[in-house]
Amino acid sequence: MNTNQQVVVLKSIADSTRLAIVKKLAQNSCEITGSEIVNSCAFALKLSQPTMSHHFSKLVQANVVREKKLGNEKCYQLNIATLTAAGINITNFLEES
Amino acid sequence: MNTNQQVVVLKSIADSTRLAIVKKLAQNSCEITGSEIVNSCAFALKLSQPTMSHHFSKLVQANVVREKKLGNEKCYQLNIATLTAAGINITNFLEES
DNA sequence: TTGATATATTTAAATATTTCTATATACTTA
DNA sequence: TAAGTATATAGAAATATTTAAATATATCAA
Repeated sequence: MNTNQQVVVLKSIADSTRLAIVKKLAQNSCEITGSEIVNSCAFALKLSQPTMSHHFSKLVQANVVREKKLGNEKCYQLNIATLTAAGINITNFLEES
Repeated sequence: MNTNQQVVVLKSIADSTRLAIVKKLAQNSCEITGSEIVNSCAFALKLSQPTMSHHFSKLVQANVVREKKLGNEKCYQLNIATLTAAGINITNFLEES
C-alpha cells in the first residue's frame, strides 16, 4: 500500500464518529447488521441518519468497511486486511469501549 | 489511550506531508536533525518553510514526534510509544519509501 | 555587534470536512 | 398497491485544515 492509499485509510478512521464505528465493528466479531449499528451509533453519538450514512460511506470508500445488502438493511463488516496493510492494529481497538 | 487521544494521533499522521515526515523519521533510526529533514521534506514536497513548521508542530502536539533544540537547529525523534498506543505499527512504515 | 541560518508566528485565502434539513430511493409487509 | 422501514443524495451552513507571504525570534559565526 502506497503513502496516498495509506492516507485515505488513516483519514477514514481519524474522526471520532468513524473510529467509534470501527471499534463497534471490531467488538462485534467485525460484522454487524445495519439497523443495529446505525441506530446504536446514531443514538450514542447524537447524530442524524444522513450524517451516519455519510460516515459509513467514507469507511466503505476507504475499503475499511465492506457492506452488503441484506433485504431492507445493510450488513457492515470490517476489512481487517486494509487496516493491517495501512499499519493499523485492530487488537488495540478491542481493549476499551 | 482513549478514543479522543487516538483520534488526535491518527489525525496527526492522516496527511500526506506528515505521513512522509513520519516515514522519513522511521527510516532514519527515528531520529534526525532539523535542517536535514526540514529541507529534504520541504524540497521533496515543494512546500514552504512555515508550512513545514506547522506540520512538525502538529506532530509534536500529538506527541508523535519529540523535538529538542540542538543549538541553531532542532532534532526530531519519533515517539514510537505514542504510535503503538494508538494502534499504529511503525514497521509498516519502513517497507517502501 | 553584525550578518547569516534555522525555525516560529501572524494573517489571510483557498479548500475540505462535518453536519443538518428536506427529499429521494429501495425494499418489506399488510 | 399502499404504508412503513432503512438508507442515500442534494444543498447549504458552520467549522476545520492546509498553505503561503510577511515578519519575528533565536542562535551561530565572523
